[in-house]
Amino acid sequence: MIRTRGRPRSFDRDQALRQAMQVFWNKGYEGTTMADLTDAIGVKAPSLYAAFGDKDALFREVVEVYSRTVSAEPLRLLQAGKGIREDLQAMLRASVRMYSGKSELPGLPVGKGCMVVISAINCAPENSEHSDALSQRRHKRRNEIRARLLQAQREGEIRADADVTALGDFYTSFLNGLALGARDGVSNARLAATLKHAMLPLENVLVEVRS
Amino acid sequence: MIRTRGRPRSFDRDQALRQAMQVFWNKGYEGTTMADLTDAIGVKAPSLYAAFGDKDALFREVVEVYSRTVSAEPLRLLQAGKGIREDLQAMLRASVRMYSGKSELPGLPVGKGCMVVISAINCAPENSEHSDALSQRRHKRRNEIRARLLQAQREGEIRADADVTALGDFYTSFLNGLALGARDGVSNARLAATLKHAMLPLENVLVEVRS
DNA sequence: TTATTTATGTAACGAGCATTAGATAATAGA
DNA sequence: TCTATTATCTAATGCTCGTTACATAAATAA
Repeated sequence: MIRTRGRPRSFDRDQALRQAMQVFWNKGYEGTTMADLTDAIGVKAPSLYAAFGDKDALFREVVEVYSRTVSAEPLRLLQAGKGIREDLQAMLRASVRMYSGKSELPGLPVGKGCMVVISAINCAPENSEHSDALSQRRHKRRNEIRARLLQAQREGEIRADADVTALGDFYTSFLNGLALGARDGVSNARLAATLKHAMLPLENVLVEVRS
Repeated sequence: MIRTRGRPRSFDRDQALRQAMQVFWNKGYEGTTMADLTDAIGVKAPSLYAAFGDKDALFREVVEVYSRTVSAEPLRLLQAGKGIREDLQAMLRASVRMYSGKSELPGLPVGKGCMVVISAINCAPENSEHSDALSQRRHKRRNEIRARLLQAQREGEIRADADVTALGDFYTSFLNGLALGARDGVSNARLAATLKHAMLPLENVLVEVRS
């Protein structure tokens, strides 16, 4: 590490990002005040402004970290290549655990539900940048799920006549609903119990299961 | 109508409620300003305060109207008594139409998604009253779905060994996810196409379908 | 008409918010 | 030590928002 000139920063920037993630995750973008952030991080506002820009830029950076860490794990499992049934089930299980606040990645903060789903659903017009950005991330995840199902269809795991777009939309909706349920306080056990039902639509279009 | 003393109100109170519903539905509780409401309704703030109390009381009343009208229609279909398969499918179809902004009830306002799902997910602490109230309404709907499935089980439509609580949680999650998808701009057609997959978990526990 | 009552609009108030001057402190280089 | 540079804190600034005093308008009752 090459030391830079001037007074050194009194806090760890990455840790501050994680603490900010914790706050945004629980209170949402507009529900979070700069005072909440300074309290959580332990420095005064000018230090945050010097390190991150403004509240908008900090949130953008937090969402980026969230996507690369917390949210990437379920996607990784979906694309593990153990077959569509195993992969999808693993992704769903990991999502439920994550939504219920059981951290998969030590050191990262934890919240109820999915930050992309709940932290900026409807914003005032001046903050629509963030609700739009999260909506786009949800679309991205929708497409990733669809792409994985299409791959399975190409590889012959899913019947050729199956409507995989609809199947992907089905799982996307279900997942987002799980995130909201976790936020509403439905227990990990109850959410996990839904998965045995949720797997049926996939199993119904698998080639070998066709009775 | 017995005319009351004093200057008569210059606007229709019920219509103002519906216009307020439109605004809250689209912008959320915190995203809506009193200026938004006065613009939409066409009267100045003091008139709204005289008629409804404050912003909190107006929102509470709007949510009450929403529940009794817009949100009651899918529930009515679920409890129509044409058999669990027909009833559930009708409820899901009506929900998709409603979430996509196709009004079932003429004269009522329309928004994307479900107002109970999206208008107050995460609020600042001083407004947690509303996010809590909507969370409770979601729990109520969760219980209504579960109760309908339990009834079908008692009546012999659903196998006795089926986990209807998990099945109810499954449909609740799926429905809430549909509402979010509609909010994200997924088309009515795409959302409707998911229903053929979503019906499978129920069909799997119906007594006569057991292969 | 006159008095009483209720509604309305203008214009302000006060609180909370994100943001930032300006002074001070802590480091590296000379 | 002295200078340049960067970080930090205090204290303010400007803005938006929900809410309300106050004067005025429009109705009924006498």
